[in-house]
Amino acid sequence: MTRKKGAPRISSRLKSSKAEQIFSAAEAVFLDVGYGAASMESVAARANVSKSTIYGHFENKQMLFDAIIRRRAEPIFGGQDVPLATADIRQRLLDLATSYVMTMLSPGAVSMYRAVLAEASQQPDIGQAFYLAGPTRAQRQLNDYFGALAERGLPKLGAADAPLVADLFMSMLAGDSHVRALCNQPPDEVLFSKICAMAVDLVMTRYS
Amino acid sequence: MTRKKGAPRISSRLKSSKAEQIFSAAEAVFLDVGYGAASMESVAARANVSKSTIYGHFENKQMLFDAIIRRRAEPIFGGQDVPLATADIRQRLLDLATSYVMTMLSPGAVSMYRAVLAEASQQPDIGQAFYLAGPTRAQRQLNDYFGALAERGLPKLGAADAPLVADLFMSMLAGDSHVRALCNQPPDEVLFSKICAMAVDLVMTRYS
DNA sequence: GTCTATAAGAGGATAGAC
DNA sequence: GTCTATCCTCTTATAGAC
Repeated sequence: MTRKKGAPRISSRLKSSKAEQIFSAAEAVFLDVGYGAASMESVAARANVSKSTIYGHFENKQMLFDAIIRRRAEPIFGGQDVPLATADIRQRLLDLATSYVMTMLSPGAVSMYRAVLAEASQQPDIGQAFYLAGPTRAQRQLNDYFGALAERGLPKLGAADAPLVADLFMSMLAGDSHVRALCNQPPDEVLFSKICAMAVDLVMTRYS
Repeated sequence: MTRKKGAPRISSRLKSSKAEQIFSAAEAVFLDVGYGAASMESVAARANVSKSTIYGHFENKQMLFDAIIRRRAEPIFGGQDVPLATADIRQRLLDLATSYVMTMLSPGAVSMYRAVLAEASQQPDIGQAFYLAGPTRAQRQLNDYFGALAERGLPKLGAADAPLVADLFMSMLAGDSHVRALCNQPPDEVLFSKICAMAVDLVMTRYS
């Protein structure tokens, strides 16, 4: 990918310190108050930098937001380090489920959802970039696993149905809890484990 | 509830025509571009009214947004007129599922989700008001039905589990399709019916 | 109640010195 | 590359006439 005019000008040897300051400051501000309410002034203040320094690194406000989303979506949604040790399908699914729920309800993920969805109708690209870098990342992981289970592990699960089952499984986990979090409603920690257990139970009962 | 200063001054006999114009204009603007990008100027222009007229009816921009969300959430999410004729549980669940999916993915619902979630961290009240008037409305309906099924219809479904199953059932239906819609990704109409069918199948297999 | 006109200020973006 | 100072537009909100 060639470097476009206005893209971050980062030294090839070491990321500029200022650029790093701007990145993390903008990240905090945008994810905290959202794109609209965030001002370049407040980003500059938080980064201990002048506004024109920001414009030296990023073409404009939209490009800055875009860069932040693309940079942060992957680490937030890709950090699913689930122990693969166990061969017990039920336990494995439960581990995956718990990890996924924790990821989706983490403050960082919730803030990013809010910020991106708000801008999705104005900047169509940002919606797609986020969806591909974020939610689909976890989906692919689970798709692969259910695909494997279709061949060996869950006898009643046809290979053709595997992706759909993976989709429904994940949807059960986030679902209402996710909407509640996005709406700023208090979480119900006890409920999470019940949901995970029941989602696993539904799938296991149907396909094993 | 007593009328607070700045609240809409609506004649007790008939809603003022101007107030109605402002309401529907603001609704269109806010849901189209979101709270931040919407200006009182554009609302006034769309309503064929001056800005000061708006401020005569609503205290400020936030209160106007608040009034619109509360007024619109109910009709958008409460319009679940599902035919109750059939006694066939499977068919009944499929009808409920289809109706729910169509509601959640309708342009009005998607726009409202976007607008509200964007403001949820700034105006905590709006998140709660929306959640109670919108999503929970459909939930209660389904909760009641699953409660009834627990007593008669689905022998393996305990009354204590009914609300949780209702929750998971709905989560499966909206789930990823909803997130995709919010991210402005194109919908997959064929997928919807598959999802509904499989969600019903999962529940029926486990509890009947 | 409604309008025109305007105050008051914030925000994005840039010019020019260093 | 970075800063200070500034431009200009847009926005919320109000004052005062009718």
